[in-house]
Amino acid sequence: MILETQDSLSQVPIPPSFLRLDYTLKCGQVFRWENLNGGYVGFVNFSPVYVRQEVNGFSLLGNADRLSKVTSYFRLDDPLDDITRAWKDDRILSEAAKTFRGLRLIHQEAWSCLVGFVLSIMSNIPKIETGLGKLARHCGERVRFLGSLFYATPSPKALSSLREKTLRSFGIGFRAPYLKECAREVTRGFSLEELASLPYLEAKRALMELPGIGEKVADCILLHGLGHLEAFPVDVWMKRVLEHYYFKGEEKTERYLSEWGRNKFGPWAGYAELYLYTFGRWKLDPRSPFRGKR
DNA sequence: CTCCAGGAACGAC
DNA sequence: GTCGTTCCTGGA
Repeated sequence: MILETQDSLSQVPIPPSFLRLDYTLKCGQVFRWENLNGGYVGFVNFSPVYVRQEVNGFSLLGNADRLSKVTSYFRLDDPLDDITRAWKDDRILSEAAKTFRGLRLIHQEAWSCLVGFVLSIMSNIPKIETGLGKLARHCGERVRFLGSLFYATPSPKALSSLREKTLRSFGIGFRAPYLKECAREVTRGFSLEELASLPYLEAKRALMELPGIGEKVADCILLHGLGHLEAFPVDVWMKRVLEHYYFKGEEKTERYLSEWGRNKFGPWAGYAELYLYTFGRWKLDPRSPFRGKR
């Protein structure tokens, strides 16, 4: 295995609790990292990268300029300690921060993020991963890395030129026309990247013009793909978690809870959402990705 | 076999 | 604005 030739395997010395790859890559914010040789292979800004947790940090293998891009991808410059320390008076968030120490928000590239979350509509992580994998193998850019072939997320142009019938053959069902139309809009000049510099609400309104993108999916793209860290996505599980821990089981609408989260947790609300979602599901949902793994 | 999931769109009120 | 329905598919 190429990994045994350690010559290009960078060691990134960071505190053990600074970044936990398993929590970060498997909690449902990204869907395309594959397990390999004790680590994970995925794409960071269109380049294949291998990362592996080590006792003191993580090791890294990939193209030139990889460290700065990986640092940005895992948001290692965000003051996670300060962010979690601000939750000290919140019993639930304090426990969440302690339980999942090292969990971080990821800053994906916007288009891949959109594709993933459009496919997430009324779906689940394994199914999203399967659909994305089939899609990528069919029309994503093929890259040889570590002696194997890997496929990037298909470009907007590649997706927009597929027939709906072909798209549906990847098992994505009613999401196929959504994806195709989003791809077409982007190839026609709809700029996702420009939304990063707009105010949160304006960027959200613009995203929701696209077919298949409602409030929840928009918030996910804003948070995970466009750097709007005040976004507070509320899906069915987040709704259950918040109602259970903060509202004595009383029913609230998704819109109410999303705004409640933004107001309560401020500019870093997205981190609060990430921790509450991951921790709350681990507590309440038998199908949490981390059931039995802690 | 039946049932239901990590939503959005659309029409009816 | 809010409610009820429908939408593919895979796994329980």
